[in-house]
Amino acid sequence: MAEFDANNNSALPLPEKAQEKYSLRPRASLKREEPDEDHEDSWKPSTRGRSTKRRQKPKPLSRYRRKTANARERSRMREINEAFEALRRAVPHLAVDAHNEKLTKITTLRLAMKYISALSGLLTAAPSAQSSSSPNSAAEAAAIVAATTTICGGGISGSGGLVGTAAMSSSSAPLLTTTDHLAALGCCLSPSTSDDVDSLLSEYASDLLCGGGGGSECSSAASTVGFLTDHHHHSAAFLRDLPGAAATYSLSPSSCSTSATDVVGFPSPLLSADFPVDVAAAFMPFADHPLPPIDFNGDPYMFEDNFACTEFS
DNA sequence: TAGGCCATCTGGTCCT
DNA sequence: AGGACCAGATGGCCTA
Repeated sequence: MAEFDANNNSALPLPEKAQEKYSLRPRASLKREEPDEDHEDSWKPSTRGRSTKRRQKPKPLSRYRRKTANARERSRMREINEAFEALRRAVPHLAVDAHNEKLTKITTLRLAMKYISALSGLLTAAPSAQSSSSPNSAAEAAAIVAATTTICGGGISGSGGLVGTAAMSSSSAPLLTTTDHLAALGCCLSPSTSDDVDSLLSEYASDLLCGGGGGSECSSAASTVGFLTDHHHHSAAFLRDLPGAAATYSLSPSSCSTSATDVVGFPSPLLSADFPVDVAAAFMPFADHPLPPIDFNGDPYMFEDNFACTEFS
């Protein structure tokens, strides 16, 4: 079994020829050199592909064709990167975290997988619950996407960021449980929670939403709570007041407006403070499962409540 | 300084 | 023949 280093390259000592071939060299020398005898000898058919029999060595590309091939490759990679950029925007996430980093490609792909998985899970779990209240799966999925997008900041750009809130405030908006909401939201978060408050909130969410059980939805909810706590101490207030209050006080869609930053506590510029969100409308679909009040025995995080919408209290 | 991430160059293979 | 796709190699940049 061959050994590989961190870059997935063979860690075994290279034969003399290979060392010559793979030795470090300045980028400038990467330009095509005239074929020589060594190159001729070292050429072997690739193991990739179907044919294993020896083929004739392909003729090296001319300088012109090499240049055009490189240009095409750059263009191809640019398209791929644009697609990644689109995917970053499509997948709800904290676009700007504490370190001002953007999602890496691999992180983007993983988040997309989680997000799709969470939404698929909701769609497969939802039919029985929604059969009486009529909304279809697509509407529900759209509402989840919209809510998550709104909350997480995806799709917000300048003046046109109110993705989905209009749909959710309509009378036909599907009802989603708080668990649904948190599960969908949690899929876009990547918590690195380790402190006591995070653990506490995660456990709380797990117990509260899932009765202490396991499951991906449960962990997503716990992740959400943990992440929110990790990044903003208003999260406890958010958890306590928003979904619960929406149910308890039967808010009308137009009863409260504030900035998303005030509500969820996500740091600017993730959600612009100038970006208006109809809070009640956004959370009306999640109002059917009220959360009980949270008691953290005086935990200071719990009561740092700058929640701006007084109609809730 | 090591390791992660990325862009770019390059050659091999497949397809039209 | 030429383009698309792919993977290996390499070096630059950045962060822990």
